[in-house]
Amino acid sequence: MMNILLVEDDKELRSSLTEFLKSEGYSVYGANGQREAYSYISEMKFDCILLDISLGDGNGFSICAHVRGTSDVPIIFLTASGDEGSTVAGFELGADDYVTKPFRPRELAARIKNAIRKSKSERQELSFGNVRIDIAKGAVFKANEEIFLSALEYRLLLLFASNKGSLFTRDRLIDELWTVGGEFVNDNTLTVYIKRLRDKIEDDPQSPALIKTVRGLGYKAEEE
Amino acid sequence: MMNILLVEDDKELRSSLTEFLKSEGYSVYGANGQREAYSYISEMKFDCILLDISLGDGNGFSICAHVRGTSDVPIIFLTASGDEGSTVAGFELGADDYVTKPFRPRELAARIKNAIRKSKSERQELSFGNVRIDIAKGAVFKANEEIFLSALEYRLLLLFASNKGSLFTRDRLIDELWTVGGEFVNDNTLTVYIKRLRDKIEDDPQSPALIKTVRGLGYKAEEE
DNA sequence: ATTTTAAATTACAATTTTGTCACATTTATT
DNA sequence: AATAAATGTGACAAAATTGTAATTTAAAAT
Repeated sequence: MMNILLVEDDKELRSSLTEFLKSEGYSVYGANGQREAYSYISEMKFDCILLDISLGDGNGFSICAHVRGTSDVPIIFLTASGDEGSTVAGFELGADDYVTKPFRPRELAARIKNAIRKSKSERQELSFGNVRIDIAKGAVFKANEEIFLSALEYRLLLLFASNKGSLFTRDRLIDELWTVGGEFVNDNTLTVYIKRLRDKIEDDPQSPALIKTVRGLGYKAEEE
Repeated sequence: MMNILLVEDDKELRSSLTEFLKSEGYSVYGANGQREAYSYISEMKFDCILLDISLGDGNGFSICAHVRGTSDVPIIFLTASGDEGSTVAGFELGADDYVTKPFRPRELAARIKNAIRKSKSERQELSFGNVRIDIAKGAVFKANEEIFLSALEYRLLLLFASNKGSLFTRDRLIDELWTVGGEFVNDNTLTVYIKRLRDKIEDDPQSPALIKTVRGLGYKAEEE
């Protein structure tokens, strides 16, 4: 059950929106201003916050800034029609989206759904063939079995997996992985690490499908 | 210089939007339909793509799905006013945002700016005191000097740094780091790893400021 | 076909990581 | 103050990582 905080001082709008969002399956908590909003925020966690910009006490911007100090919860501004400048300002403060009054409830619902989906999906994962990298945990899985990479193998893999399709020269790779204070490693070291990584992630390390050799130039992460 | 691809079959709207976006400082490439869009997409990289949903040939959805196969470039849909259902469908396909015609150019500009900002800022970094974690590279810096953590130390650090303020029980931590197939490690192993991590990341490991002990319960990552 | 060059492979020593133990220190309780 | 419980520390062996060298294989150029 998703919790939504609706901060809106127009009582009429607040109750009609609450009704509508409840019918969409959300738990909706209505606050008529900054004071009430803060007391809700300190009490519980929300999955999305809807902020009217102009409120009786305080304003949406300061609430937004306050919330952003401690949380990444999606924030959607409800702006009055004429108020174009504030949209930019809202984004600067870390808002995720905004809708302009008067808006169609269905549109608001779509934006809420999208904002929540995005915030939840920020569970950082990269995929690379049948290899999956959970970068938020630093763990790597091949065909859903965890495989254990050394620190350098992991960094090499991240480099390829987050730049699928690009060619990396050997120099570039050595730079990224080894060059710390202008010290150099044996040129073959990279070759050996490529092999070690291939042995762990490729289905058939003899004929690599993920990390391709581009003779004379370097290596390339294959696009799926 | 940011490149924007505008896919819109209404010639009038296409050219006026192009003018406006150029005045906002973007390089704008106009495509009148799917065919032209694909030829642009195969040729160059864009920072943002604006898609009209209904086109002469093909439609915005299929372009969106096609692009999402290979890229995370922000996509904004331009939808006709009556067409509410498609907004939800668009988000499902991985769109980042949409605007409803007729829209104000300033609003579109704000949304473009926001979408690009977000996509660029997905340069994953976490900070934790004066420790900075570049999770896209798997590298850790303390006071801007790179420090080298072992695989387990890195995972332990990620766990704390991405859950600042939460308390982790010892059991929970052991679960997250060691439990693979129901095998257990010595209870003290965690304690030792906490020490090893503290030795590397804390300014004064004897009185830790980042990873606090909560006696009897576990450990807690301090909020800044 | 031969030569040259780039890359892959194997093997090895030095170093680091890893898990555990024994013991020390700190904190809470009696 | 004495005791018990929880956490911290230093040291150790086994295992893994790391960088290099020597050798083999594969691709390109002559």
